[in-house]
Amino acid sequence: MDAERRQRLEETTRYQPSEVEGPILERWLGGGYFHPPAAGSPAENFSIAIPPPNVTGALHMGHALNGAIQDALARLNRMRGRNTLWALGTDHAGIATQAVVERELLQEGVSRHEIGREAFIERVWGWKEQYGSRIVEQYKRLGASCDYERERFTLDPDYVSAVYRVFKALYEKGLIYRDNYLVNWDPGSRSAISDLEVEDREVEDVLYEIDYPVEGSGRVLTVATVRPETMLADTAVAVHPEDGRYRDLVGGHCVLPLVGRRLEIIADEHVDPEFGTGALKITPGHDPNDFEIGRAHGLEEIVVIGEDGRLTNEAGERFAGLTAEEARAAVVAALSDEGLLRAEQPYLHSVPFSHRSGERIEPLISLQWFCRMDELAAPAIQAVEDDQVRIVPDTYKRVYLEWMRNIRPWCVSRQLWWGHRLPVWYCARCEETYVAEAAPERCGSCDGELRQDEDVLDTWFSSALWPFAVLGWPDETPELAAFYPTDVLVTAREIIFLWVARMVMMGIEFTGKPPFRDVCINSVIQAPDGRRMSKSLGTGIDPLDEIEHYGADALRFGLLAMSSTQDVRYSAAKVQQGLDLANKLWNASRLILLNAPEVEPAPTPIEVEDRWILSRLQRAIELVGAHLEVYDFAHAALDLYRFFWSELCDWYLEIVKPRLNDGEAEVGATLLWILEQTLALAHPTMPFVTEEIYSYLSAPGGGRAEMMVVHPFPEVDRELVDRAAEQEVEGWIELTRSVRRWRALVGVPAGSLLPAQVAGDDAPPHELVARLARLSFDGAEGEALAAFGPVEILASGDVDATQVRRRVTERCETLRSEIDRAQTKLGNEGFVVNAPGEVVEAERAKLAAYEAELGELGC
RNA sequence: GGGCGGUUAGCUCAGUUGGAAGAGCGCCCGCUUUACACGCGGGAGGCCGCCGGUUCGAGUCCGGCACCGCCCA
Repeated sequence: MDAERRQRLEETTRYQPSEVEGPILERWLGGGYFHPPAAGSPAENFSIAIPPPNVTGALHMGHALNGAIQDALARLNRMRGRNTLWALGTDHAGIATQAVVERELLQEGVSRHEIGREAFIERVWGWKEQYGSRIVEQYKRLGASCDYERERFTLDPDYVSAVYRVFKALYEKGLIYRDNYLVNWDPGSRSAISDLEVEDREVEDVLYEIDYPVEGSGRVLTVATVRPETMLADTAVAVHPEDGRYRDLVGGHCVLPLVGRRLEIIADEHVDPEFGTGALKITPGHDPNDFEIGRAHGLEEIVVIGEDGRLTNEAGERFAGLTAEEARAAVVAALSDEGLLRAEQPYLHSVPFSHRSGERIEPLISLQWFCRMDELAAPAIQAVEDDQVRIVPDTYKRVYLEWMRNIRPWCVSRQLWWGHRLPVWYCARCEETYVAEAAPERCGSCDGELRQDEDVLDTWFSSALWPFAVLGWPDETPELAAFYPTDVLVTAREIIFLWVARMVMMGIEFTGKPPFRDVCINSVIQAPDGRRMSKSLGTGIDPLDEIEHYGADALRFGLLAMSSTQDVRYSAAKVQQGLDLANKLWNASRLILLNAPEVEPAPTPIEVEDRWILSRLQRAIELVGAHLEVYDFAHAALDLYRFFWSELCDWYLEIVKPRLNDGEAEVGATLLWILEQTLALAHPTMPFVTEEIYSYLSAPGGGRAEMMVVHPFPEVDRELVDRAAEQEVEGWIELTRSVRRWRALVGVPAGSLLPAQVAGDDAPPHELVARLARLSFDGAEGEALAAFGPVEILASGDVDATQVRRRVTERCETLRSEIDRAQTKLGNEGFVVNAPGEVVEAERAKLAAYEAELGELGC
């Protein structure tokens, strides 16, 4: 270490993350450590494909935890010598990105339709070039060791060809088809959306009862509905087949009020006789359940609400052009005039809303492209059932399987401009449809002009290809050969269906292999008060603010420490704990680096305390490694914290300070080695501070890793495990703590040196105990005030005899109650007979110890 | 309506196969003990949601109930 750096180390008594993190990041990036060669096999390499963040997005706490986890895994495996790729990229996020740019245009007073598709797309690309790298830069701030040189975007030309290849293949297999179908129409984004993008909300509506006159009789059928305006598209009335009230009417007809259409009265088991009047108006064109019933009975599908949310000409002159809401009022008024409105009452029910635009979904029939999923799902179900793909925690395995077994066709077309435009061309002259990876010139049948479908694919369609398309598929790239399938996918549970399931299906379909071995579902981080963290609620906490405040390591440590198999509330205290830990690492390192002689780090035990700490380190290495391997990050973080803070700092460093100050070479070598091992152990969770400290660990000999990022991760050395040393030193610690506790209880100043003696012929305690417990064995003799094993404390000016007596009395009471408890337990024949021998033995040992102590105290 | 998860110290959470209740923060007492006050030493604080069952023994297993949250329909 040169003089300048030594001085910096001496002067910096507080670790300053903000000064350290930037330069270290530069060194990592400059060294190319995150950019592995595309060599080796997937079995020996390690790879993760990042859940691609939305290109319009900004880093939020979910990303931060998700990133901290993936980075811990990537760094762990990189340090274990595996060729490691953490593949990075962003998602074009159709609706979100288009919305951002449309908002910009709106401020300029133009609409996308005014500037046209081509100009609009150009505009979005311009936006992407300018702002699209924001979130990637934010991942860097977190210390994420992604391969930034292989960054991908889901609209890169290569990626687009992968998407087209898949679309065409599925089309040719008959899995992708075009159909008129009832879809979730989102009036906000003016597009169909998939079932998964819909959320149900409770809404207070009005339930209307309407009389439908039955043809050829004086009777009426009263139906109940919350959407009277859709009656204009009714094509039947349904009752339950078992419903005695209506059995005679089934097969007959009623007359649709206001319209005059004849409606067949049908019987269907889906009708709930308990609901309303037991008669249900059937509107296949505008209700999902009615649509199903309509298809089952071959009913006509009439559409009266258009894509603009207004009533169409089909609704009749009176209503055409009205919004659905206006039409409702008009229909209700008209029915009322005709005396057909039987009743209206408030009604609370759940209604679908668009997850994207927040607007109420308008179910309507339209011509869309669909992907049939059942065939693709079968092997994906198998893969998870057989644990070829393991989902952690495994409670989500059932969730995945349940959904997959009931999978429905997926509406993949979206009425947007930004995205993968469907590789579908229609002939303007004949009926021919072409699906191709590249635009065909003219119609092959009639030589007519071709026109490409206007729609784009659901963003999740391209995301489903991510783990292999990110590596260059369908080309047989070296990356694909080296890193596919990936090892683990880390993500949030909310996209198990939207994304994970579809990746498994597509991965198996197109590469023959599931795209990852493990799926690790990470916690959802909630606001501290338990609400959802969201910008609109004002409950969001910006991870970048936290990084400014506490440092990236602290945030990472805190997030990992709070993570769990369930949702957790964000705890700034845990992040502070991370900063405290970073600072403690820094200061312990200062102690060691500034005081140890310049020696080669190596475990060089000469005293029992050396063997103790080396043994404890092995235990920590074992625990941290094992917990990381099973994705238990909270315990891995705590294992490290405990070893470093509660054992290394609290005891070992205090114990060896005199030896360190004496310049002992052996303890210096041991300390330097333990420091290096500890830094390596902490590196996957706290990369910056460990890298910074490592830069001060200058080596006289060569052969050391140039940076911590590629330092070997510690492995357990069985030779260094020493149970006997552990027991001995833990005995000292126990004794020391007893004396300290006693001092505090009887009011003896912590710093005062107390005269003590050893009882009878017992061996004196280790000299270290005297120092740690501040006892003086200088030969004085006298009456013992208290005894801890063989150590007796003598009366002195510092000790208040009354306090001691009080303390002794209290202790005796505790002991008697414990003895009582133990005796009762041992007196229970059931316990002695049934409990394992070692448990009974332990109980007897406790009893004996209590009795002995009570005897010594003599009360 | 169906399913899943939760209920443990003031707060946020751990508690492995059933064998004397844990951590961090907060709180209280005492410390400039020259690595660190982002620190050191000590301490208080828990009918482990409620009821019942199995067991020699239940925070842990089984049944029921209450409340909270999430997913699916």
